[in-house]
Amino acid sequence: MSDSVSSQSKACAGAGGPVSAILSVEKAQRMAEFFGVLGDPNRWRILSALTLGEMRVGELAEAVEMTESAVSHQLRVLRTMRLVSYQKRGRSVYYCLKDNHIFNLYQEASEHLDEPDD
Amino acid sequence: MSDSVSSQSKACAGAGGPVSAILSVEKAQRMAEFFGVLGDPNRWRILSALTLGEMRVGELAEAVEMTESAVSHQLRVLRTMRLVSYQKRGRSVYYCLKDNHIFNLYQEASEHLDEPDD
DNA sequence: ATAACACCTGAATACTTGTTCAGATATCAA
DNA sequence: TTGATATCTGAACAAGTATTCAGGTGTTAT
Repeated sequence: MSDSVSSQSKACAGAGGPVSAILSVEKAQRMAEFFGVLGDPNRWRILSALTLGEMRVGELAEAVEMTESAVSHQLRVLRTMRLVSYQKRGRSVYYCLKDNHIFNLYQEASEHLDEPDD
Repeated sequence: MSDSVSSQSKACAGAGGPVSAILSVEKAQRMAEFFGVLGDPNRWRILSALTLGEMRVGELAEAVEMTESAVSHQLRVLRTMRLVSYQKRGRSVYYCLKDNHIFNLYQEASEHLDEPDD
C-alpha cells in the first residue's frame, strides 16, 4: 500500500479517495437532486414505513399521519428518483422500497449523526 | 432464520431490515436536515474540491467558481453538519473533509443513479 | 348505469433556502 | 497606526419547494 498519503499528515479525510476531482456542474446537480429528495422529513417517514413491507397509499397516509393527497405527491417524488416501486392491484396501489440503497444511506447518515463531536 | 418474510413474497426491498419502524418525527427531521445539506450542487462541488486535499476559502472559491462570500456561507452549513473541519493558520482558514462518510454516501448515491431503469 | 372507493393531479399559497451586497472582524506587514 | 488581505456575517431579495384544496381518472360493486 502506498504511504505517501496514508501514513503521516492525514489531517483530511479521503484525500486521493474515491472522488478526487471537482464534480462537474451536471454531476453535482444530479447528486443534489437525489439527496434533495431525501431532504424532507415526511419522505423519510414514508420510506421508513415501507421498511415494514408494502403498503397502500391510504395505509401509508394513516401510518405517517398525512393526507392521502400529500402522501401521493411525495410518492411521486420518490417514484421519480426510483426509490419506491408500485404495483396496482384492484383499486389499490401498493408501494414498496425499490432497492437497498436507501438502507445503506440511512445507516451511513445515522453513523455520522451519532458520532461524538470530537 | 425466520422465513415468514424472507422466503416467498420478497417483492419489496429490505422488509425487516435495519430500519423496520416508522421514524419518529424528530429522527426524520434530523435525517432530512442532514440530507438536505447534501441537496445543493454547489456544496457538492465544494466537498469534491476538498477531496483533493485541504484548501483555503479563496482557493475553494476559485476552484468552484463562486464568490468567497457564497463559499463561506456554504462552508458554515457544511461545518454545522460536521462534514468539514477547519484550521486557522495565519490569516487563512484551511478547510478539509471531516471523515469518510461523505465518500460512502457519494458512492452509494452514484450506484443508485447509475442503476438501469429496470 | 350509478354510486362508492382509492388514488392522482394542477393550481395557488405559504414556506424554506440560496445568493448577493454591504459591512464587520481579525491577521499581518510596513 | 495604517493599509492590505482573508474570511465571516446579517439583511434583503429571488428562487425553489411543500402543502392544501378542488376536482379528475379509473376500478369495483349493486
